[in-house]
Amino acid sequence: MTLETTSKQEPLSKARLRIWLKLLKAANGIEAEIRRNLRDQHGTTLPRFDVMSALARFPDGLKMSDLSNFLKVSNGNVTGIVDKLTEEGLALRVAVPGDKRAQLAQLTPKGLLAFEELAHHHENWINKLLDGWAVEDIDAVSAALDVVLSHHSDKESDHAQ
Amino acid sequence: MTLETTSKQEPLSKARLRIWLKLLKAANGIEAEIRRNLRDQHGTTLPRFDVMSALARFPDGLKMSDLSNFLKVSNGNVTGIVDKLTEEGLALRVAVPGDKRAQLAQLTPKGLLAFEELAHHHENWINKLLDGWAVEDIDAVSAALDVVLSHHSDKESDHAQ
DNA sequence: TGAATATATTTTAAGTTTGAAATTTTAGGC
DNA sequence: GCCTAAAATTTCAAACTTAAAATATATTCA
Repeated sequence: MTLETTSKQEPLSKARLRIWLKLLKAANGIEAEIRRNLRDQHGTTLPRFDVMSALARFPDGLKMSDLSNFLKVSNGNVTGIVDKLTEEGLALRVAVPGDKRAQLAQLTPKGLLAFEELAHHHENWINKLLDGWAVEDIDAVSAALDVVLSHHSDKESDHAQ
Repeated sequence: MTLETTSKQEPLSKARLRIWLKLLKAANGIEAEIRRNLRDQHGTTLPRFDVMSALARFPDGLKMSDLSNFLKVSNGNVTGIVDKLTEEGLALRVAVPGDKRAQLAQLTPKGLLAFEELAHHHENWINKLLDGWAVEDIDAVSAALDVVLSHHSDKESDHAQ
């Protein structure tokens, strides 16, 4: 049997509001734990991790604008983060042959190594935080989120910078 | 039948990592839309809305520290937000009889009215964003999130300020 | 060609958020 | 009553984020 937590009298909009607040609470709680772990155990931040993660996914490098688009943050934002990663020898900027305006941001070998170490811990943190979820739970939530995400991606381009 | 999106070979930790990234993407997308709507249609911000929402839920007022605990933001943060709401006549600070250290933050009638207007729109925005979710989806996700949230609330107190 | 427009990025200014220090007040032990 | 510790809040400095302006390069097309 299915446990029905939403009253039949309640308008659907109220149920949707409540599930959104619950979803937000869960996401914020997990994110806060990740930030804490990155700071306390590795002396870094989530924005830095996100940038390194994006660069690791594209070994040939990413243009600064592609990077900010991919991460959905402002252009000026990634400039500062890549600056610092570069200072620390974790990233570098490579000129694009045909275009003097653009630069490709890349991880250095040292940066890639550092990211892989972080990513390994990150996966473990998430694995513990989602301890209670079996494959069935994951599949159910994944299918539900797909509905919301597909619905949402229509409007995506309206708000791109 | 159930559509199984996670491969049987894949370690559970990888599946959990992927569902976390998907969850985060959905939550960030929805939150971005709410921020946009609050800014463009009502000239306000999500932190302000969150503070007003918390104060509306506690008509007798909230101590500043209770407010920051409830919202899981820093102490100094709510000071600034309540300051501005107060300047605009939407909130006020009431002295606590027995304790000269503490103050209760409260919504003014004007503030409550403004919040109820915002809350009405907010519910509609969420209702549209979660358009694809029927009661069954909501119940499934709610049950899954309960597992994660209960697991998580144990550690909550460790990190309270 | 060269003028106008578009693209890629950085710089800048303003606003947020945080954690920690500082301030003020309260409570408890002796 | 006094002294120390705890509690409530604010102030402060640093980091982050954004939107917009500035800079430099590329492309279009008359």
